[in-house]
Amino acid sequence: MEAFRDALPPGTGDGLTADRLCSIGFCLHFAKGEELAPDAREDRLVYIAHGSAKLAAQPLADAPSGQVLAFHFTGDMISQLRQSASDAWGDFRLVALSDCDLVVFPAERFLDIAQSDPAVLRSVLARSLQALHGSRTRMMQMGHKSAQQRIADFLVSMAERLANCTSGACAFALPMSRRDIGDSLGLTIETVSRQLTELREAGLVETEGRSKVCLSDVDALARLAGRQHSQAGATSKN
Amino acid sequence: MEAFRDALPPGTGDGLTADRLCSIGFCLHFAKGEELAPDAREDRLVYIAHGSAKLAAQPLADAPSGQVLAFHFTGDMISQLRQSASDAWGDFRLVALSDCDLVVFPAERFLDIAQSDPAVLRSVLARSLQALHGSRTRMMQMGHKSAQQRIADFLVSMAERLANCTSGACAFALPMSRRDIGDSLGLTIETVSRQLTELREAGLVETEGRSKVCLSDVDALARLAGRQHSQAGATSKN
DNA sequence: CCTGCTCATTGATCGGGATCAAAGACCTTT
DNA sequence: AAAGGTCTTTGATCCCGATCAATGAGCAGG
Repeated sequence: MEAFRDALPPGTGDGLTADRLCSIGFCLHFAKGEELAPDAREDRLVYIAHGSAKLAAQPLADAPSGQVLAFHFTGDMISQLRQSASDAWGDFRLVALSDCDLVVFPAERFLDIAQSDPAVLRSVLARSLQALHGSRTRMMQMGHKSAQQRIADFLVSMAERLANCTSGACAFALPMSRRDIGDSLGLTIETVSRQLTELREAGLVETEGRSKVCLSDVDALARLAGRQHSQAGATSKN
Repeated sequence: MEAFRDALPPGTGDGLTADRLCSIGFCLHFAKGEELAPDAREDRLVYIAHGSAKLAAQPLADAPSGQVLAFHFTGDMISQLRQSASDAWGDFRLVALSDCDLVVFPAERFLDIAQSDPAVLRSVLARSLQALHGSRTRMMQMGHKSAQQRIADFLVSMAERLANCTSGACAFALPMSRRDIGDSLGLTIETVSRQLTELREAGLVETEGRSKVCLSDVDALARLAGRQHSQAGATSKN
């Protein structure tokens, strides 16, 4: 909960708004594998205080595995819309990939309170616009990228989010299974495995055990992924 | 501009907020093919008062055609983020598919004003969350759907947006080219054409000229697309 | 430590969609 | 109305990734 407080935009009132928001959020601990199904009646906002989770569609009868929409990590704020009867795809569950500490807010009440503090509301809006932009970007990429490009992109993205690394070399552990990776990229586990092998043979990736990976050259992977690096060192701003 | 006013949530203040918003928006008319590039410094909100447009990525040197992220029609509100130097994919241009009347707002000032009227801000937020949800849903579908399923889904979606038709039969004109359709679905124009031919042979689609289509059974197409219709007539609510 | 199980890797084959190539349909210009 | 060009359709072939099948590696419990 304290972690959530810290995530709010600096200078949020005198902390009063933060207090009120905290009062309607409830903390939950999820063990690996446990999941948070959407509420039937109300949208939710979920803050990940600690841990990693996947946002996945309900595995359906005809689908061998539930599609994974996105991975989320410590510090992320996720909006989970209530399930709509008219939209069978709407049942997006949040599944813990590792032990998780979550703060769950009813969206309506959260926004009611946030309205009194425009900075918070704008912050939420900015996050969602950013998420939309990111989602569209990913969609576009998914549209016409090869399996290898997708895997490379995935690794670069994970390096950035899990190891805060956007260049050079880095090592980290992937909290998700090969199946999850495949489901998020529209690939089979066999293809994921094969592409990782190819990248290993190309000297770009080392693997150890099931989850640990070591990227020797993030920039090369980014190039491979088709992320055209117009300029390095463009952490400039925003 | 009047059209934009009507799109605001009912009971927006006494119209004062609407007046202020209108005062910072400027109306533009775009002829077919003309495009609105993102501003370098500021995010924009664009309202389509009339016409149809595509949101597309800048065609790059190595890409034969610019990927299409989404189509937008009369009444849609689009957020166009400023181009970020660190994100080469950020250059999303809004291209008119037919003659368009647009209302363009600088996002910052729009939100400054909207802050004074929480209902407007929440309306914008709700729109963007909905768009995010939709984008994610589409991404998931793109992940593992066949060419035929994508085309069927596209047609159903267009029937809903262009002809306001979610069931039964309907006819309308597609404002975009085969190339645009392919680019938005991650398919080539040849595949788009072939799948349309197959649907025609299956008796689900009639075509006339380059743009007119006639869907004889939207429900059948929706089923084909893999949109599992748990129940018909679920326009229920929300 | 060994057993049992799940998850990951590797191999062989098949098929859907991309690509290359050409002909035909539609709209614009003269 | 004819000409020209673009957009679309159709055809033939190839290749990437899915699928089917089996082996091998990591982790929990005895």
